[in-house]
Amino acid sequence: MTRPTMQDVARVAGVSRALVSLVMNGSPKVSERRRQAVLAAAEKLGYSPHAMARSLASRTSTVLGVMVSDLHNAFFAEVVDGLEEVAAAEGFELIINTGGRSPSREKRAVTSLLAFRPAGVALLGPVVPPTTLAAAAEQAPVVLVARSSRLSTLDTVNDDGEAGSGLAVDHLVSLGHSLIAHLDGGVGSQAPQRRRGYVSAMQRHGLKPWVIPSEYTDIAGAKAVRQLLQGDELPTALVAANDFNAVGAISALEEAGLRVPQDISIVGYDNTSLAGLRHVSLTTIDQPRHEIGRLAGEALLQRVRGERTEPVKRLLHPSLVVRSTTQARSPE
Amino acid sequence: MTRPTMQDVARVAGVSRALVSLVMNGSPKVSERRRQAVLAAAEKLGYSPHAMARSLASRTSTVLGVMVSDLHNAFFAEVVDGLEEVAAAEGFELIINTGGRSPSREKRAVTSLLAFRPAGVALLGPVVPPTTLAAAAEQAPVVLVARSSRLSTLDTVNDDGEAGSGLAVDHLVSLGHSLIAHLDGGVGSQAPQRRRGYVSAMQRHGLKPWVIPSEYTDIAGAKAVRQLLQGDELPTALVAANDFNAVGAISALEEAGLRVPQDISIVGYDNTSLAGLRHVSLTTIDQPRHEIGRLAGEALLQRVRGERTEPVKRLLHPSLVVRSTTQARSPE
DNA sequence: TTGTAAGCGTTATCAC
DNA sequence: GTGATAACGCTTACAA
Repeated sequence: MTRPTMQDVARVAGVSRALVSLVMNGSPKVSERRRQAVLAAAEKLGYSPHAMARSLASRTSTVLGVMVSDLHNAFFAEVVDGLEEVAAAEGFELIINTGGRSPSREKRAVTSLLAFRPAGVALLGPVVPPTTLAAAAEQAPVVLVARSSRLSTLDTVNDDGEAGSGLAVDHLVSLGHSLIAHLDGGVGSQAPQRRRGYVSAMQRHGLKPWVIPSEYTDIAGAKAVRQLLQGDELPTALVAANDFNAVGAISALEEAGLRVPQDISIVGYDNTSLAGLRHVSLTTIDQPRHEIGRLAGEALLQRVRGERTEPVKRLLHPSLVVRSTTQARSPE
Repeated sequence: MTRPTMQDVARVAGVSRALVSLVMNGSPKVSERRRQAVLAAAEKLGYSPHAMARSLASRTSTVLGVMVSDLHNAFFAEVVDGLEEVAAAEGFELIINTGGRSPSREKRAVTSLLAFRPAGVALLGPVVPPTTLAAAAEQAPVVLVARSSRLSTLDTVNDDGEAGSGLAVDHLVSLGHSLIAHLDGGVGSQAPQRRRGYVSAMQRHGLKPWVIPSEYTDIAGAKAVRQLLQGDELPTALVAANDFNAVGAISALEEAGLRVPQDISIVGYDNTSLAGLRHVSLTTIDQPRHEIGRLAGEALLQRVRGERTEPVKRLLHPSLVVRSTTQARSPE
């Protein structure tokens, strides 16, 4: 399965290799006759340019490497959409790699991405240590998504998790709630920001924070609620760690005979496709995923083109999506 | 940002380029002293081999290209897991590309994957026309997942959608149902197979098929059910097009005051993470996604290594996952 | 407008 | 063991 090369095309078209190269790159200074001959020969042979040889010879790359820490997470898929949009508009293409949520595999993924000598690299939700990030940034322009870093050699684009939790609390307070608990995401990424945002919003409203340990899964959400139900007091509203956590919490509440939102209101986080299902219809916090991808792509390309060396740290504003799991606190 | 080359490493280590190459490839015939010197120099310079130059010079590739038609679909993420598993075990690495569910973008994605001259290519859920598939198969070994083709130049690995729907029908029949309708997936991939499987299973049981047009979304599922509720007669069980469709159907039923599964049983298809949520707990058909990925990887590597030229067309057996949306038909 | 020739960063084949 | 040297498929001055 040895594929035709420029040499073959040149021979068939009766021209030199260089001319074939010019045609393939759409140079204007090629006679129409030759151009047609070359194109015909290429077509006949099923020739298509060898990307690696091209980039090797030209010392440039039109490839942007993307490391996705978890392909199962639809969040990243939308970020990739945004990235791809700006990449395509600027003539770049994406190659994606995955880290499988393990630091060692992820490090390998980044190395192998770098081995292609891409013009730049976007790391989506990386879990590798800062030193690995710093090392990568020495090899190519790097932008981080869903991971913050104070390194001045790379850019970051993140959702403002503190602001997001704040929105959730504000919404619930405006509905008359004051006993508002937070299901904490534990070690999940962005969980600390979300907790901080919750705590400070509660304090801002003069309310007492109530943090319940949990995780980013529906199982954990259900478990946390069941424990909560053992206690003396029940909150009237819950700010869940994320959408999955919220859904788990809801099912545990319903099992216990409580109704959402009549007895208790719940706000999720992430606005995953799950939240939008009519069966779920979860009030939640939306991250501008597509926008995050676009901004990450733009930041990366600025560095790639050498237009900027100063780091850019973007924090995007999330927004509240009101659906059916929150309502005004019923009078006692 | 011009990165160090073998030449640089050789200079620093005080050896020739060739020796550096030997060290980088773990050749046994290098003295320990030199090896250490080279490794130290490489480390110091932050050198890492240039994948493209390497593959160009060696005329071999350790890259497997993967085109994922829809990154948002978690189904493919699990297939990729399986692929990655066998690829890693055999010393290959994956580069992923995405087609964004559009034939033209997908075709471009395949072309750009092929431009890297990968050892082989896996196309996950491609929507391009057969001629494009045939063309790709001329350029490199190709395996198709979630797409069938009779082309003898490529392998395919698919879920047996007919068998899957059959399982759903059998399950419902065993629960005493006989008025079983099918929400058809329309133009969705695999939808025809699922419909055929439903129809033939019904006939096998001596029951009358009842196909209701729908789509692979929760909105469509809800809509189909609402129309169904206008009619004179109601089925006692539903075989949905897929899980999303099933969830939409359930919410429409509940809106109408019907209970699932007391009044009507529902079986989904795909066993997405959604189905497993306790809040949903959907009885559904599971595809061996990971296994599909592994088998696709194995088939591809067999071709890559030239061990086989005969096409392999795999059809994998799905399985029934019983949860809470089906129950025995209540006596009239 | 077209051709020649010198790389690009590797690996591979030989000599030494 | 180690080091030249010729590919690999392409781009890109520079000549013609």
